[in-house]
Amino acid sequence: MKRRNFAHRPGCAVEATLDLIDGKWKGVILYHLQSGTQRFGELRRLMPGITQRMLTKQLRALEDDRLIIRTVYAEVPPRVEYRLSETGESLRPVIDILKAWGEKHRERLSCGPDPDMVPLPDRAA
Amino acid sequence: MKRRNFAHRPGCAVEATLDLIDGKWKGVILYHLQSGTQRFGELRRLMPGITQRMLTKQLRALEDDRLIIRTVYAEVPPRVEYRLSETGESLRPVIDILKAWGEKHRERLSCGPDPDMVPLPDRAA
DNA sequence: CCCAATAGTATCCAAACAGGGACTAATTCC
DNA sequence: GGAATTAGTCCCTGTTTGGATACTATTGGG
Repeated sequence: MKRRNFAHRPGCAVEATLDLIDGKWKGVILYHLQSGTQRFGELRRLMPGITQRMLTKQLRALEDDRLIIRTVYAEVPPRVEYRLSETGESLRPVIDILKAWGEKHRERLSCGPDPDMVPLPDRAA
Repeated sequence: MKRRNFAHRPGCAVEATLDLIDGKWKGVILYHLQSGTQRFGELRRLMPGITQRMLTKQLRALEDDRLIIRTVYAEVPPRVEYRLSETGESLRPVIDILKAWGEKHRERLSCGPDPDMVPLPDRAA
Protein backbone atom coordinates (compact mmCIF):
# COMPACT_ATOMS: atom_id res chain seq x y z
CA MET A 1 0.00 0.00 0.00
CA LYS A 2 1.40 3.32 -0.98
CA ARG A 3 2.27 6.09 1.36
CA ARG A 4 -0.69 8.29 2.05
CA ASN A 5 -1.06 11.73 3.45
CA PHE A 6 -3.10 11.56 6.58
CA ALA A 7 -3.99 15.16 6.82
CA HIS A 8 -7.66 14.71 7.35
CA ARG A 9 -10.16 13.36 9.80
CA PRO A 10 -10.43 11.41 12.95
CA GLY A 11 -9.49 7.80 12.52
CA CYS A 12 -6.28 8.99 11.03
CA ALA A 13 -4.26 7.28 13.71
CA VAL A 14 -5.95 3.96 13.02
CA GLU A 15 -5.38 4.37 9.33
CA ALA A 16 -1.75 5.33 9.74
CA THR A 17 -0.91 2.38 11.95
CA LEU A 18 -2.72 -0.02 9.71
CA ASP A 19 -0.80 1.39 6.81
CA LEU A 20 2.44 0.16 8.36
CA ILE A 21 1.42 -3.40 9.03
CA ASP A 22 -1.11 -4.23 6.39
CA GLY A 23 -0.80 -6.28 3.30
CA LYS A 24 -0.57 -9.98 3.35
CA TRP A 25 2.81 -10.33 4.99
CA LYS A 26 4.08 -7.42 6.99
CA GLY A 27 2.30 -8.26 10.22
CA VAL A 28 3.49 -11.83 10.01
CA ILE A 29 7.07 -10.79 9.38
CA LEU A 30 6.98 -8.51 12.38
CA TYR A 31 5.54 -11.33 14.40
CA HIS A 32 8.35 -13.66 13.49
CA LEU A 33 10.98 -11.05 14.20
CA GLN A 34 9.59 -10.70 17.69
CA SER A 35 11.34 -13.92 18.60
CA GLY A 36 14.67 -12.42 17.59
CA THR A 37 16.97 -11.72 14.71
CA GLN A 38 16.30 -13.82 11.63
CA ARG A 39 18.11 -14.34 8.38
CA PHE A 40 16.39 -13.99 5.06
CA GLY A 41 16.21 -17.72 4.50
CA GLU A 42 14.92 -18.36 7.98
CA LEU A 43 12.05 -15.99 7.44
CA ARG A 44 11.30 -17.64 4.17
CA ARG A 45 11.10 -21.02 5.83
CA LEU A 46 8.84 -19.61 8.51
CA MET A 47 6.43 -18.37 5.87
CA PRO A 48 6.07 -21.18 3.37
CA GLY A 49 3.62 -19.29 1.21
CA ILE A 50 5.76 -16.27 0.45
CA THR A 51 7.96 -15.90 -2.59
CA GLN A 52 11.46 -14.50 -2.47
CA ARG A 53 10.37 -11.47 -4.35
CA MET A 54 7.55 -10.65 -1.99
CA LEU A 55 9.67 -11.28 1.07
CA THR A 56 12.28 -8.90 -0.26
CA LYS A 57 9.69 -6.29 -1.08
CA GLN A 58 7.98 -6.45 2.26
CA LEU A 59 11.26 -6.37 4.15
CA ARG A 60 12.29 -3.31 2.19
CA ALA A 61 9.01 -1.62 2.97
CA LEU A 62 9.37 -2.36 6.66
CA GLU A 63 12.92 -1.09 6.54
CA ASP A 64 11.81 2.11 4.84
CA ASP A 65 9.29 2.58 7.62
CA ARG A 66 12.10 2.08 10.17
CA LEU A 67 10.36 -0.84 11.77
CA ILE A 68 13.17 -3.28 11.09
CA ILE A 69 16.93 -3.09 10.71
CA ARG A 70 18.80 -4.89 7.99
CA THR A 71 22.40 -5.90 8.51
CA VAL A 72 24.51 -7.27 5.67
CA TYR A 73 27.62 -9.32 6.38
CA ALA A 74 30.20 -9.34 3.63
CA GLU A 75 30.54 -13.07 3.48
CA VAL A 76 30.10 -15.81 1.00
CA PRO A 77 27.53 -17.19 0.91
CA PRO A 78 25.86 -13.92 1.79
CA ARG A 79 24.33 -13.38 5.18
CA VAL A 80 21.72 -10.76 5.90
CA GLU A 81 20.06 -10.41 9.23
CA TYR A 82 16.83 -8.69 10.08
CA ARG A 83 15.73 -7.52 13.47
CA LEU A 84 13.16 -5.18 14.95
CA SER A 85 14.11 -1.57 15.46
CA GLU A 86 13.05 0.18 18.60
CA THR A 87 9.96 1.39 16.81
CA GLY A 88 9.31 -2.11 15.58
CA GLU A 89 9.62 -3.38 19.12
CA SER A 90 7.04 -0.86 20.22
CA LEU A 91 4.56 -2.58 17.93
CA ARG A 92 4.84 -5.74 19.98
CA PRO A 93 1.63 -5.17 21.95
CA VAL A 94 -0.17 -4.41 18.71
CA ILE A 95 0.95 -7.64 17.08
CA ASP A 96 0.22 -9.51 20.27
CA ILE A 97 -3.33 -8.33 20.40
CA LEU A 98 -3.86 -9.20 16.75
CA LYS A 99 -2.58 -12.66 17.50
CA ALA A 100 -4.69 -13.01 20.62
CA TRP A 101 -7.83 -11.95 18.82
CA GLY A 102 -7.12 -14.28 15.94
CA GLU A 103 -6.67 -17.20 18.25
CA LYS A 104 -9.80 -16.44 20.16
CA HIS A 105 -11.87 -16.26 17.00
CA ARG A 106 -10.04 -19.00 15.20
CA GLU A 107 -13.19 -20.83 14.28
CA ARG A 108 -14.55 -17.82 12.41
CA LEU A 109 -11.43 -17.44 10.37
CA SER A 110 -11.59 -20.44 8.12
CA CYS A 111 -8.73 -21.88 10.09
CA GLY A 112 -11.27 -24.65 10.28
CA PRO A 113 -14.89 -25.20 9.37
CA ASP A 114 -17.41 -23.30 11.45
CA PRO A 115 -20.56 -25.36 11.96
CA ASP A 116 -22.36 -22.34 13.38
CA MET A 117 -21.92 -20.41 10.18
CA VAL A 118 -25.34 -19.36 8.98
CA PRO A 119 -26.02 -17.89 5.55
CA LEU A 120 -26.51 -14.15 5.46
CA PRO A 121 -30.04 -12.84 5.12
CA ASP A 122 -30.98 -11.55 1.71
CA ARG A 123 -29.41 -8.20 1.10
CA ALA A 124 -32.25 -6.78 -0.95
CA ALA A 125 -34.03 -3.75 0.42
CA MET B 1 -7.68 -8.63 0.19
CA LYS B 2 -9.10 -11.92 -0.85
CA ARG B 3 -10.11 -14.70 1.43
CA ARG B 4 -7.27 -17.02 2.20
CA ASN B 5 -6.99 -20.42 3.71
CA PHE B 6 -4.94 -20.21 6.82
CA ALA B 7 -2.96 -23.29 7.53
CA HIS B 8 -2.08 -23.84 11.13
CA ARG B 9 1.34 -22.37 10.91
CA PRO B 10 2.65 -19.89 13.38
CA GLY B 11 1.63 -16.40 12.51
CA CYS B 12 -1.67 -17.64 11.20
CA ALA B 13 -3.60 -15.83 13.88
CA VAL B 14 -1.87 -12.56 13.11
CA GLU B 15 -2.45 -13.02 9.42
CA ALA B 16 -6.08 -13.95 9.84
CA THR B 17 -6.89 -10.98 12.04
CA LEU B 18 -5.08 -8.59 9.77
CA ASP B 19 -7.01 -10.02 6.89
CA LEU B 20 -10.23 -8.79 8.44
CA ILE B 21 -9.21 -5.22 9.11
CA ASP B 22 -6.65 -4.36 6.50
CA GLY B 23 -6.96 -2.37 3.39
CA LYS B 24 -7.24 1.32 3.38
CA TRP B 25 -10.62 1.66 5.00
CA LYS B 26 -11.88 -1.24 7.01
CA GLY B 27 -10.11 -0.37 10.21
CA VAL B 28 -11.32 3.19 9.95
CA ILE B 29 -14.91 2.11 9.32
CA LEU B 30 -14.82 -0.13 12.36
CA TYR B 31 -13.38 2.72 14.35
CA HIS B 32 -16.22 5.03 13.41
CA LEU B 33 -18.83 2.41 14.14
CA GLN B 34 -17.43 2.11 17.63
CA SER B 35 -19.20 5.32 18.50
CA GLY B 36 -22.50 3.79 17.52
CA THR B 37 -24.81 3.04 14.63
CA GLN B 38 -24.15 5.10 11.52
CA ARG B 39 -25.95 5.55 8.28
CA PHE B 40 -24.23 5.17 4.95
CA GLY B 41 -24.08 8.88 4.35
CA GLU B 42 -22.79 9.59 7.83
CA LEU B 43 -19.91 7.23 7.33
CA ARG B 44 -19.18 8.85 4.03
CA ARG B 45 -19.01 12.25 5.66
CA LEU B 46 -16.75 10.89 8.37
CA MET B 47 -14.32 9.64 5.74
CA PRO B 48 -14.01 12.42 3.20
CA GLY B 49 -11.49 10.54 1.11
CA ILE B 50 -13.61 7.50 0.36
CA THR B 51 -15.80 7.10 -2.69
CA GLN B 52 -19.28 5.67 -2.56
CA ARG B 53 -18.16 2.67 -4.46
CA MET B 54 -15.33 1.87 -2.09
CA LEU B 55 -17.45 2.47 0.98
CA THR B 56 -20.04 0.07 -0.35
CA LYS B 57 -17.45 -2.55 -1.12
CA GLN B 58 -15.75 -2.31 2.23
CA LEU B 59 -19.04 -2.42 4.11
CA ARG B 60 -20.04 -5.51 2.17
CA ALA B 61 -16.73 -7.15 3.01
CA LEU B 62 -17.16 -6.37 6.69
CA GLU B 63 -20.68 -7.67 6.58
CA ASP B 64 -19.55 -10.87 4.92
CA ASP B 65 -17.03 -11.29 7.70
CA ARG B 66 -19.85 -10.78 10.24
CA LEU B 67 -18.14 -7.83 11.81
CA ILE B 68 -20.96 -5.41 11.10
CA ILE B 69 -24.70 -5.64 10.73
CA ARG B 70 -26.61 -3.88 7.99
CA THR B 71 -30.20 -2.90 8.50
CA VAL B 72 -32.34 -1.59 5.66
CA TYR B 73 -35.44 0.47 6.35
CA ALA B 74 -38.02 0.47 3.62
CA GLU B 75 -38.37 4.23 3.45
CA VAL B 76 -37.94 6.98 0.97
CA PRO B 77 -35.38 8.34 0.84
CA PRO B 78 -33.71 5.06 1.71
CA ARG B 79 -32.18 4.52 5.09
CA VAL B 80 -29.56 1.92 5.81
CA GLU B 81 -27.87 1.63 9.14
CA TYR B 82 -24.64 -0.05 10.02
CA ARG B 83 -23.53 -1.16 13.44
CA LEU B 84 -20.98 -3.47 14.95
CA SER B 85 -21.91 -7.08 15.49
CA GLU B 86 -20.83 -8.77 18.67
CA THR B 87 -17.73 -9.98 16.90
CA GLY B 88 -17.10 -6.49 15.62
CA GLU B 89 -17.42 -5.16 19.13
CA SER B 90 -14.84 -7.67 20.28
CA LEU B 91 -12.36 -5.96 17.98
CA ARG B 92 -12.63 -2.77 19.98
CA PRO B 93 -9.42 -3.31 21.95
CA VAL B 94 -7.63 -4.11 18.71
CA ILE B 95 -8.75 -0.90 17.04
CA ASP B 96 -8.03 1.01 20.21
CA ILE B 97 -4.47 -0.15 20.33
CA LEU B 98 -3.95 0.66 16.68
CA LYS B 99 -5.23 4.13 17.38
CA ALA B 100 -3.11 4.51 20.49
CA TRP B 101 0.03 3.43 18.71
CA GLY B 102 -0.68 5.71 15.80
CA GLU B 103 -1.13 8.66 18.11
CA LYS B 104 2.00 7.90 20.03
CA HIS B 105 4.06 7.75 16.88
CA ARG B 106 2.23 10.51 15.16
CA GLU B 107 5.35 12.43 14.25
CA ARG B 108 6.72 9.43 12.36
CA LEU B 109 3.55 9.13 10.38
CA SER B 110 3.42 12.52 8.73
CA CYS B 111 0.10 12.85 10.38
CA GLY B 112 -1.20 16.23 11.32
CA PRO B 113 -2.90 17.01 14.59
CA ASP B 114 -6.13 15.16 15.14
CA PRO B 115 -9.02 17.60 15.50
CA ASP B 116 -10.90 14.97 17.46
CA MET B 117 -8.12 14.71 19.93
CA VAL B 118 -9.52 15.48 23.32
CA PRO B 119 -7.45 15.09 26.44
CA LEU B 120 -8.63 12.21 28.52
CA PRO B 121 -9.82 12.92 32.02
CA ASP B 122 -6.99 12.07 34.32
CA ARG B 123 -7.60 8.54 35.40
CA ALA B 124 -4.20 8.03 36.95
CA ALA B 125 -3.85 7.12 40.61
C1' DC C 1 34.71 -29.23 -13.30
C1' DC C 2 30.29 -29.18 -11.26
C1' DC C 3 27.21 -28.57 -7.67
C1' DA C 4 25.12 -26.52 -3.64
C1' DA C 5 24.10 -22.62 -0.77
C1' DT C 6 22.57 -17.60 0.05
C1' DA C 7 20.21 -13.46 -0.86
C1' DG C 8 18.73 -11.54 -3.71
C1' DT C 9 17.15 -9.33 -9.24
C1' DA C 10 14.74 -9.28 -13.68
C1' DT C 11 10.90 -10.07 -16.35
C1' DC C 12 6.33 -11.11 -17.16
C1' DC C 13 1.60 -11.63 -15.83
C1' DA C 14 -3.03 -11.71 -13.41
C1' DA C 15 -6.02 -10.11 -10.00
C1' DA C 16 -7.35 -6.84 -6.65
C1' DC C 17 -7.63 -2.19 -5.23
C1' DA C 18 -8.87 2.53 -5.94
C1' DG C 19 -11.02 6.46 -8.02
C1' DG C 20 -14.06 9.44 -11.32
C1' DG C 21 -18.31 10.30 -13.14
C1' DA C 22 -22.80 9.25 -14.61
C1' DC C 23 -27.06 7.11 -13.47
C1' DT C 24 -31.32 5.37 -10.62
C1' DA C 25 -35.95 5.38 -7.73
C1' DA C 26 -39.41 7.25 -4.71
C1' DT C 27 -40.77 10.89 -2.22
C1' DT C 28 -40.99 15.52 -0.15
C1' DC C 29 -40.27 20.38 -0.40
C1' DC C 30 -40.54 24.74 -2.94
C1' DG D 1 -42.87 21.25 -12.56
C1' DG D 2 -38.23 20.95 -10.79
C1' DA D 3 -34.79 20.21 -7.15
C1' DA D 4 -33.03 17.75 -3.43
C1' DT D 5 -32.28 13.60 -0.87
C1' DT D 6 -30.40 8.63 -0.07
C1' DA D 7 -27.94 4.52 -0.91
C1' DG D 8 -26.49 2.63 -3.91
C1' DT D 9 -24.93 0.54 -9.10
C1' DC D 10 -22.43 0.67 -13.56
C1' DC D 11 -18.63 1.58 -16.63
C1' DC D 12 -14.05 2.96 -17.46
C1' DT D 13 -9.47 3.84 -16.10
C1' DG D 14 -4.95 3.47 -13.77
C1' DT D 15 -2.18 1.67 -9.86
C1' DT D 16 -0.70 -1.76 -6.57
C1' DT D 17 -0.20 -6.27 -4.99
C1' DG D 18 1.08 -10.78 -5.40
C1' DG D 19 3.04 -14.66 -7.78
C1' DA D 20 5.98 -17.82 -11.23
C1' DT D 21 10.03 -18.48 -13.19
C1' DA D 22 14.60 -17.74 -14.41
C1' DC D 23 18.86 -15.68 -13.45
C1' DT D 24 23.07 -13.62 -10.84
C1' DA D 25 27.62 -13.69 -7.86
C1' DT D 26 30.84 -15.96 -4.90
C1' DT D 27 33.09 -19.69 -2.82
C1' DG D 28 33.74 -24.26 -0.54
C1' DG D 29 33.39 -29.17 -1.19
C1' DG D 30 33.70 -33.49 -3.93
